[in-house]
Amino acid sequence: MPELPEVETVRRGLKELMIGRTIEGVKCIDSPKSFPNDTATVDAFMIGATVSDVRRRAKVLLIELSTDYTIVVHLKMTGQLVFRGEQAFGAGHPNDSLIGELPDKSTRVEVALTHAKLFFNDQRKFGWMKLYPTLEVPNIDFMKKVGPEPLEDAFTKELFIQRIRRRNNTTIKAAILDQTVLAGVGNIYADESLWGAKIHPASRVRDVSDESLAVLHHEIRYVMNLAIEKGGSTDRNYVNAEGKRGSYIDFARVFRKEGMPCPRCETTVEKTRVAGRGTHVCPVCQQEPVE
DNA sequence: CACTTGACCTGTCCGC
DNA sequence: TGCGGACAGGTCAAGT
Repeated sequence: MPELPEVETVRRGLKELMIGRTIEGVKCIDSPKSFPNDTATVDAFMIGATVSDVRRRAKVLLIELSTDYTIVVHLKMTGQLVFRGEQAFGAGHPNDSLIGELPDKSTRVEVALTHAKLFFNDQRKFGWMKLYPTLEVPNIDFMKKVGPEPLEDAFTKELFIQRIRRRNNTTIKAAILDQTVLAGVGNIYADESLWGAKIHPASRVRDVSDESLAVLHHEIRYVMNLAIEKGGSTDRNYVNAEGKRGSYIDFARVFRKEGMPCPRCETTVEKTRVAGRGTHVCPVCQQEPVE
């Protein structure tokens, strides 16, 4: 569900809403899966702590605390972090939020803050949040192996080509979904950027020229920046920190557009399956590889 | 080692 | 209306 632009949107919202607030209590409804820490650790390093920063690496959120502990959150497919407090909503009521009264049946963790609450909701329970010493965060397995941030200046097209060539034998879609090649691309932005670069998702990486990969590098950054500007994509579950929708999906060119005309050539967009994922292509703009 | 597939969960939608 | 099966935006373990 949430890819880099969605997680970044949540990060910006949470940073605005949570910084400086003190954690007063934690209620875990789905322990240990959604929040595996023991009570002693939570009591010692979370209760009474103040939120000092909210950061992001790849699709992971990092809520940094004054105790030098960090709440690490992965939303996976259906996770949501929804803030309710006097700042965002009059008297703490949901108003224009897509989410109704909280907690609800998908609520896994409830964090009480000064005059506010943060709800970790997750319908499918794939997501998790976990407390780590801040210094240990870089040593988490995922953090050690995850690839470069695509929106940073250091992510040059040369670096992208060099890293993606390590996956020369697989399909280009599987390669850009691989978080060790680059961070943050998921199913939506994979399809959108491959359409932008006119590359068929089932093409083998080895059959894609460096010139095409350079275009793809540009498209990945373009699509992700645009999606952040639009507040992410709300297709089913995703909402931002205030429980509101993102609008990138209204600007999507192929994702969830099967049966609609390709915005470039008017050919009907098709849905297939590549790398085990639902995949949207324009059969004319994106020529199917000949095997 | 590189690559693919299934598992983790719950909910929804579609066809019979 | 009920029921079974496929599918849903991510990642990891286990399989080939």
